[in-house]
Amino acid sequence: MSLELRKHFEEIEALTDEEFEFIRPFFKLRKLRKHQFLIQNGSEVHHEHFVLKGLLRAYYTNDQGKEHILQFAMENWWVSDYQAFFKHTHATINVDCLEDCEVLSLSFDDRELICRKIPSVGHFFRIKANLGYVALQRRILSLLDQDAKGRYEQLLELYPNLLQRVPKTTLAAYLGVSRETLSRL
Amino acid sequence: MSLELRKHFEEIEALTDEEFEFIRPFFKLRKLRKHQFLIQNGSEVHHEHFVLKGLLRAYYTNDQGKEHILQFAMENWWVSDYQAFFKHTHATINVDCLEDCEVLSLSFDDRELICRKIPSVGHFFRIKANLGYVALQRRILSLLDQDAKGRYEQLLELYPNLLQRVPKTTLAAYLGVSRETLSRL
DNA sequence: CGCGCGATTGAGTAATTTCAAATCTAGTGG
DNA sequence: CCACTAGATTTGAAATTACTCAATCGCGCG
Repeated sequence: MSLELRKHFEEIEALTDEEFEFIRPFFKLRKLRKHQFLIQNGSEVHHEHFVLKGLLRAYYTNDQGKEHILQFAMENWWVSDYQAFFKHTHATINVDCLEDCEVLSLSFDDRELICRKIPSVGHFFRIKANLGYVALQRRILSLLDQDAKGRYEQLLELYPNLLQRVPKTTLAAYLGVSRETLSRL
Repeated sequence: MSLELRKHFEEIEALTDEEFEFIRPFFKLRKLRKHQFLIQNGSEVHHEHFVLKGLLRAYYTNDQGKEHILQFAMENWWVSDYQAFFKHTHATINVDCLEDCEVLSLSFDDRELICRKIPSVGHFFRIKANLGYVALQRRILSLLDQDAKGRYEQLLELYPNLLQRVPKTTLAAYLGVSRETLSRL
């Protein structure tokens, strides 16, 4: 069960057995059922979560009740309300399960602890954040440069399996188009 | 001249004099004139740049010649083609000066070196990347949730001084609206 | 004065949204 | 096996938003 986590870390930076044994206990397994909330708007956010199994969405709901998906999170992805997590504020988004899920939850304090204690882990999270940053830049460019069709095609190219796992309505909420427009391709 | 840099680091994490003296020489001062390129599409990107003075833009130009601004960079901001910088690929965007500029340039290898050598610096860049990530998430939400007017107002609220420093045409290229639409407020 | 750049304005067009209705599909219980 | 239902998808038509193209205006500066 920890194998996936270790493999994930070591895609960036190798860890010794001792290092991994040290950090492993800070991750707490949580199992959630489809439709269950991992983070709810207004709550305090002390954890981020590594997805072992399943699929989640992090989404913002505006005044008119319209939902915008900030990110999906499938196996080997991380998810949280990162604004609230890093800035110690209350959640402004929801995170819930689109499928039954298993996640490994890591608290902010434990994260800082292991980053400072084990340089390789600090390195991992630094690189990970850098890669996340460029991924978001790509999405911004997609939103600025592409129309609905272009964005849809880019999404399918990037995550072909998403289409099999979520209804198109949900993809529309990620792309920033109405479900009707998406339906007309 | 290095005072700004040190102050910038220490907004996140304190450094000893020895630590700062160690990292300082890795930053090379570069002065650029308005309209000059810091990074050009197609080139290799070995550096990121800390802005001491001036204002730059990082922008993508699509097939039809339309420009989309990925980020502005004013005093105390960092700028590069981060996709190319982190992934060691060729630049896909341009970075040029909207005003005469002074930047401190740091190479990727030196960055990694000082991050590994001085944990506080690694910590700084990790936190910085995290904050950058949530800033981009906010921009994505803005693009998904707000119309042209809403995005313009949010931008003015966030960076009131930008309006004094760049023509509205340039703001339009950041917001993803035509200059005519922006002109109609 | 006249040039050049940026801002504005108008009119027509294209893309997308909204609202509404119809259709399809998978899962459930009889 | 079939009927029923909830969710998802599609389709239509009108309304809205923003874009494009074009012309005009305003201002600072050589």
